[in-house]
Amino acid sequence: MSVEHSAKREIPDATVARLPGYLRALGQLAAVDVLSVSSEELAHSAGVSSAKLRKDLSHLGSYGVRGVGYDVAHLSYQISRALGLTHDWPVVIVGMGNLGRALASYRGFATKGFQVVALLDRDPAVVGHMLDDLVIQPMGALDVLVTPGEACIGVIATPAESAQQVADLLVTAGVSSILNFAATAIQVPEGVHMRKVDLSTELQILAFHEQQRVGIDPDELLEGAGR
Amino acid sequence: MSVEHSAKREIPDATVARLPGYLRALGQLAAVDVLSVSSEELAHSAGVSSAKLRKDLSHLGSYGVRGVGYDVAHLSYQISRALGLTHDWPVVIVGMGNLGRALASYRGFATKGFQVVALLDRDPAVVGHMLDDLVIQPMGALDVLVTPGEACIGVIATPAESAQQVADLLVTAGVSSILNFAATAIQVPEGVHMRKVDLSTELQILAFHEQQRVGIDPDELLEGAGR
DNA sequence: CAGTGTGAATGGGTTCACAGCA
DNA sequence: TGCTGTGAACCCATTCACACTG
Repeated sequence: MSVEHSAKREIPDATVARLPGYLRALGQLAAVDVLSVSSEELAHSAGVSSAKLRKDLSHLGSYGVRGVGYDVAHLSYQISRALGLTHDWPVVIVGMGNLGRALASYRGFATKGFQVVALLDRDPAVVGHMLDDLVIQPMGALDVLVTPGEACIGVIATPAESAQQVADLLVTAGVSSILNFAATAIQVPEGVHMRKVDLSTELQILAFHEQQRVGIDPDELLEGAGR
Repeated sequence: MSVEHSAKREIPDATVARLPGYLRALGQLAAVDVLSVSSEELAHSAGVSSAKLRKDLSHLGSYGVRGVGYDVAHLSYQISRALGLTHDWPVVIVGMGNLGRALASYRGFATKGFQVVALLDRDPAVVGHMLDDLVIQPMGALDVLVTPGEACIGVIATPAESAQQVADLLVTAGVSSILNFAATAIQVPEGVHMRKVDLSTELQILAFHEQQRVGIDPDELLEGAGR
């Protein structure tokens, strides 16, 4: 078998995290009928340096042409394949509050390799309602929806208080990848992959840099003296 | 002035990105009346290793007590101060689609050092409507809302197509920190701080790891042979 | 003596600069 | 000639292990 010589294994995490950005930039180029692109141009569209882009792509294989650049369609395909987007992934969203409903109606799931297969909520008052041609189901439906062997991505969009409990339910049902939008850290067992997206965290990081910008702000001097 | 001996300057980016998580964990401890906490316990709550936590905190100063741990209230305050959360930051949200409305109604802004001061949309059909006791304003209102000297955080929740244009308007008005929820990379001038949050990207990263888990999936063998 | 704070060691990621190829 | 692919150098972050201290 000649599979092992492929550069497919061992793609660094930092590279994986940037591949979606490259894929999107390529899609935008394809939409305006660009057929070929240089590392310089693509890097600019994706907001990274060209050296970084080339190093990243080198982890997937040699898909460029020296002196020319990359074929947009071919590179798109290779990145999709590396990310595992050649087939769709089922997604279940838990928590039908403001955020959960916004995520459920989000266009761009289907186009990008994901399909929302179920919406769940523990509140009996919203269970049974329709949202974008899906019926909101009770938490108990999880065991029917998820088959332990098959891959499935769970999205947590509940308040912080119930996030851990929901995560436990997802894991028990057999979900092995979780995207957590709740404003709290959750613990998952070894082997379950978890990522976190949080508005407050992002704002706080921006606040830090904004504060650095101003140099020393007024109320800091008081504290400095008190120490 | 005795300010310069403080370890306040030069906090590594990776540390800054974790401070909000520590702050939140401390808040949860305080809520159940815990007064003191060890690095081991706090690290567990925040989902990191204790060595990492201690190293991170050491960049802020020496706020622990050897043989005991950290005072929950005091450490919370010190982290808040390091992040610049001792006063509120104004936030303007642009784009009142599903996501924009969800963000606007998000509880937890005020509690965390941020206050939504304006909601904007370019669609005349929604301008003038109320959302959570704020009137949706047209894009032109930006210049009145933002004062170039004063710090302000802009949140972009528009479709990808208008994201760059909105970013340009924000920058022109004087916003120097931007949080981009739109599904595209945007270019901002040197000196403007930009962060990006994207659902598709996160799902694609999860898909990659999910795919790795399965070992070799069926349709990959076809490609492997063709190469 | 329990648990913090930190030098030292290790590992990953980024940048540089250029060899190699269409 | 122009641009990719990549070794080498550099830089930042994490981990380790223990000196230090309340």
